[in-house]
Amino acid sequence: MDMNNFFENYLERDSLFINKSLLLSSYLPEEVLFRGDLIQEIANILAPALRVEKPSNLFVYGKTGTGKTLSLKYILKSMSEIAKKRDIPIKPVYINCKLKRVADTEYRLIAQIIKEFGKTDVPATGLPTDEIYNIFYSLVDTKKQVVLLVLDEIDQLTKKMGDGILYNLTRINSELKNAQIALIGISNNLVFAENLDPRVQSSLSEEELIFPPYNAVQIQDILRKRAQGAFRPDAIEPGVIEKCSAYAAREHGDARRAIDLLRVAGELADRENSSKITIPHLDDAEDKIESDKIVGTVTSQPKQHQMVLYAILLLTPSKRPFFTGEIYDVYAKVCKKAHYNVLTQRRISDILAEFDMLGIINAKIISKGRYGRTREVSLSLDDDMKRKIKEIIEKSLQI
DNA sequence: AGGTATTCACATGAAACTATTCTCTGAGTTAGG
DNA sequence: TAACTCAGAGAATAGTTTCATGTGAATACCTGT
Repeated sequence: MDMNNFFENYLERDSLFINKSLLLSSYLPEEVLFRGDLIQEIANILAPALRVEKPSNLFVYGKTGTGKTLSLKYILKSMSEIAKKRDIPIKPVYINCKLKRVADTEYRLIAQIIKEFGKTDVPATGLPTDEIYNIFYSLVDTKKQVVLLVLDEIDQLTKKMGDGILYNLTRINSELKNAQIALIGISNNLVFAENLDPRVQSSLSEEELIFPPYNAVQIQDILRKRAQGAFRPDAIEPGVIEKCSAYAAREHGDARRAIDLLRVAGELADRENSSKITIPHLDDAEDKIESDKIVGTVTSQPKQHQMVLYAILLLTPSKRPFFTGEIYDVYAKVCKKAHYNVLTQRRISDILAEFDMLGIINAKIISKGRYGRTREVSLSLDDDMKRKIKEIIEKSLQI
């Protein structure tokens, strides 16, 4: 009944935010701080495109949140503006290879590029792969032009399939008569190129750049600049920005995390009607981000994976670490009881490895000598979190 | 005692299988002329 | 006769199974002292 009041209040009280979009990861700033040199270098490498010559292929490394994507997008944007003004036939294409069910296979990657060229009716499946290549060729090769193909998170592409895709991509140019394609790969795995086919390696990374992490001071400046536009003046208590950037600098200078942290802290402060963002808000925000991340990954897991996790949760109060075999036994028992089909131990082994990758569990392979070799699994969550996850799984599997 | 050889309990890899989704094709069907 | 329907063939893809091979070190076994 005081719902109305609530909404009245909600509208009346002013938010700490003026423009939250500045703190979202989709935001592209006017100016990329501390990346001037690198941007200049990339610009040098890509500039020939403006004269409709094929630039060198480029490979960009750097950890998450070091501004790789941002810088590339920034450059592509200004290049396409100039190109539009002077009518230069350049086509920048940005594709994130990580996106599930969008561009994480060869077929879908090409299909996605074709979509970028404006042909939207590409079937999601059903065509042979070379057919889709043919569509692509006929679409691109209609006129003389330079395609700047940016492949973000390119390592995801090779992880699933081999490096054959990349080989095909580097080979495309020889199939084209008029158009030229420059490949720009972005990867946050610094050793990515090392286990690649040498032919691919040499042709893909004609040029290489490494994005170093930001240091704490730089992150502070970045935060301050974003915060300036995003929040009302004086919405942030002194020390908050400093602490926020210290958090991020501790984690290899991830600017994106710092910005997320600040935004969530702002949201929390807003929700409890506080007039300022304080350091406790920041701490809460860190917890919230962490817990949201875990809850998110757990809920998005397939049923069988959840079942395995459930088995681990059942085991966890008993003793410290447990082994694959024990987990499998419990898993099989629970599955049978809930009338799910029981997967092989081979599969469970892979699922456990996946969980390890996701950071949901800690697993390491140990040898118990005479008593075999196995994964030693432990769960690094506090009891609260465990309970929460257990409930989530029970609900989603209806156990 | 010191040195090998075994052995366990899985890990890891490769290939094949299953099920689902989607296109394309051509045969058969239908409705209108 | 043109338009429509529908089954079947072929692809891509995700998830899984089957089969095969690999593996680190605690034990068992041996050997010479």
